[in-house]
Amino acid sequence: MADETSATPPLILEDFIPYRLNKAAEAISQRFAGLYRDQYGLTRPEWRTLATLGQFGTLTATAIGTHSSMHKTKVSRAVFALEQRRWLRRKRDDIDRRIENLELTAAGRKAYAALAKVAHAFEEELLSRLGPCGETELKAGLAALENYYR
Amino acid sequence: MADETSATPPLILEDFIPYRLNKAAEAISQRFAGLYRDQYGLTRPEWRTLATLGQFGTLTATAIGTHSSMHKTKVSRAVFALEQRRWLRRKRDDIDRRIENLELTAAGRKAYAALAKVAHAFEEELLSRLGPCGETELKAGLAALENYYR
DNA sequence: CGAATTTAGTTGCAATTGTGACGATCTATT
DNA sequence: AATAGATCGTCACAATTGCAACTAAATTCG
Repeated sequence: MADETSATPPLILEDFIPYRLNKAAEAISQRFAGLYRDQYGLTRPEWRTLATLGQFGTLTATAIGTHSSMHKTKVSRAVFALEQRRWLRRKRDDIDRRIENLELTAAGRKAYAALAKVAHAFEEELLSRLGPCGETELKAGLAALENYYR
Repeated sequence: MADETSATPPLILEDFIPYRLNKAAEAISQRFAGLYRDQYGLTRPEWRTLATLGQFGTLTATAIGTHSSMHKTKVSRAVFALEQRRWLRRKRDDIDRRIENLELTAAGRKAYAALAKVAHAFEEELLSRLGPCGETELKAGLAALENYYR
């Protein structure tokens, strides 16, 4: 072997799975974020908090963080912002008074319903563009990944 | 219809493609980032810059940003950091003197080679855990996505 | 040519995010 | 019951990021 350095396998970023995954996720997220940002002025942590609460009804801040993998200060700030909008209410737990039980107000539920619709439409559009085959593959691939890192 | 609000389809985050994609990408990225962070103290923008330069040889800062979708200030700072380490050199272009041609030093190429090896190993491990079927599905799914947003 | 526009890269500043410490409360152990 | 340790949420502060203005240089066009 004449030249050692040229023998090292180069890394082709376009083929590297973590890179591709990141870029795809980022691209899709940006598009979707545009919708809730433009229509409702929501940040990403706020949207996630809203969506998590909308799905589960009543949760603590910690539970929201655990479920949506957000740092607790992020959740704390998102909760504050949503509270300012009167989209959620806090209620101190009577039994464990460290805990706040968070739930959406009527206005919050209304916004959530509208955004859930937007989200579903977005996903449907995405999947339809992938075609039935792409959809199956993507879902299977994601499932395989989830199985890996969980 | 008795109750209008309950008729809105709830959004199940665990099934929502953008959410799943994001979580998967984040999880994989974190793992991989641990490797170059712990072993080399590299940040993510630094790693991306190193990898892009390692792959393409000589590039301008703008080209790195375009290729790796990083904001130009991010690239600027990453280039500065890598320069401090003596992992890359700048050369003013003789024809267009606004431009800096960036290239890795010997030390930079050495680090790149080592990290490329780590990256390949990481990817191989990941794919082997997915199994041949998961690998095919994931790659097909990613390809479908890339085809969508490009 | 020479003024206006565009491009490359940096820097200051503002917004966002993460870290660590904190007060309050609960639980476990003795 | 009392002390020690864990947990919940917040806040001050530090690091990271993004935006906008800037310098320097090239290009366009009258």
